[in-house]
Amino acid sequence: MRPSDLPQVRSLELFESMSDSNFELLMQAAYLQTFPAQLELIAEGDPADFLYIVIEGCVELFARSNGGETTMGMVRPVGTFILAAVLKDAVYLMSARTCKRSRVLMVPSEDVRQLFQRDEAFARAIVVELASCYRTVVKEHKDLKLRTAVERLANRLLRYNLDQGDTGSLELPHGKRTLASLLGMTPENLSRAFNTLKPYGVVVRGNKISLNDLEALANLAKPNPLIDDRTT
Amino acid sequence: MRPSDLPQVRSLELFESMSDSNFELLMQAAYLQTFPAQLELIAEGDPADFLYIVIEGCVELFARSNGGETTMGMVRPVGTFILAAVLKDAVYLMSARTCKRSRVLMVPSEDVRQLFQRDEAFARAIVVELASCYRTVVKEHKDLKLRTAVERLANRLLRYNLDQGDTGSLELPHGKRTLASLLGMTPENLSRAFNTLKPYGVVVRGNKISLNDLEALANLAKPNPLIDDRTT
DNA sequence: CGACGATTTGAATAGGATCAATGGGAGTGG
DNA sequence: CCACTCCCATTGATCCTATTCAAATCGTCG
Repeated sequence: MRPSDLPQVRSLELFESMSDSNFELLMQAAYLQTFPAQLELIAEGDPADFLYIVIEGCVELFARSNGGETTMGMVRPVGTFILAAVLKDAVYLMSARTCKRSRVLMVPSEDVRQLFQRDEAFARAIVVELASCYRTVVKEHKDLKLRTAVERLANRLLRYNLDQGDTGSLELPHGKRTLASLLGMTPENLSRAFNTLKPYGVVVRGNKISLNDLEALANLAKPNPLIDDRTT
Repeated sequence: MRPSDLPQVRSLELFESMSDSNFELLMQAAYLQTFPAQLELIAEGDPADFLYIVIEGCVELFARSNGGETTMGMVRPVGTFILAAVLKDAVYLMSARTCKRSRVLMVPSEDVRQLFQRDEAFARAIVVELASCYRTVVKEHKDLKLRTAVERLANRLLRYNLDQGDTGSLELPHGKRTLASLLGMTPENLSRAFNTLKPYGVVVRGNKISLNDLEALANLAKPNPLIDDRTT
């Protein structure tokens, strides 16, 4: 465990209010590992042995059923995943793989649960974190059920644009293949959706996107804070 | 607040481990009301003023965007809804309406949050409840992204069958209109999906369904515990 | 330069949605 | 008790969206 990573982890809302001694206890039990790209860290159905924290790189959460596979979310530094499974001492509902070479902190779930029992502040922080996770999935579910593929893409572009400083030009944070799966469509359909958005000022060059008519795009997308806001 | 309802509420996992005095405090601040059918209790976007607990009847959670509307879930006695919004002191992400005449307990969210700060056992119970809610939505999201409409219906029927004693005959717990919306399809499409399932032994008479070839149906549905199980 | 993977494009198909019309109870009022 | 009405569900026809399969193109990396 490299000491220089601790402040980052410590500053996570999840660990912020925890006592120093308890935090150190947790970190001493944890493993920091570096994984190559495209390595499957966990598979859905496995018992939740660890809580994962992405320190560096990027991790894709995905799910399989029958032949299919779909991306459920992306975790970037510094973020945790599969907290709920750890707390319930249940099996993972999602699989996870690295998108690129990544450093990941693995905290044995037994330790997380013990500390959850002993550290009141930690328990409360977990509530806040879980509530946020829950609301995020609800928003994604609404997005999928209430919008067409083109609308989902348009809103996603608007969101990336805001995340990246509202300059009207943005960079896709993941490959188009992944983006398509995240938005619940095929890569071919994503490509066509981009074409559909061309009249609305959306220009694509690789993973760089220019939004040249934000008004028109927003008019089509009809962004809804109760779906698109990641803050509330 | 009718005293005869208290044991039910008390026995909710959420309140079970709470001290008697704190539970009474919470209940004294609460309102028990009876609402007629089809009454909108809350609208998404409203500040979360109350935590709701369904004592009797049935409540539909739904969401709107643009012209559309979709059912997000059904809450039956005794169950709570919109806990996450209350804890985060945020706006509701979902609207709620009664399906039929219902008795609903409304706990001021300020009281819930205060008790959450003061009562450690309550805070822990909330974690478990939230983790369950989270996993439920994740499963629904997987269901929607990884399965066709017919598969979703088939699996839903198998689930209802198990819920109702695995007798091979079941009753739809909600109207077909609602079921369709819950499954993410139109009523017309649901009707056609039932027809598609006829060769698999699915016989529909009103809201009574017979599953006469469970093996064939399961073979088509390919149920997956990581999607369909409500217990884990 | 060549090879590979990712993206795009095209054509055909399938899955769902929409619109319109019909059928079928449940409840109401005569 | 029956006729009427209304709402829900079903059916049919059509349209639109999205998937699939196939092929071409682009870009990157060795």
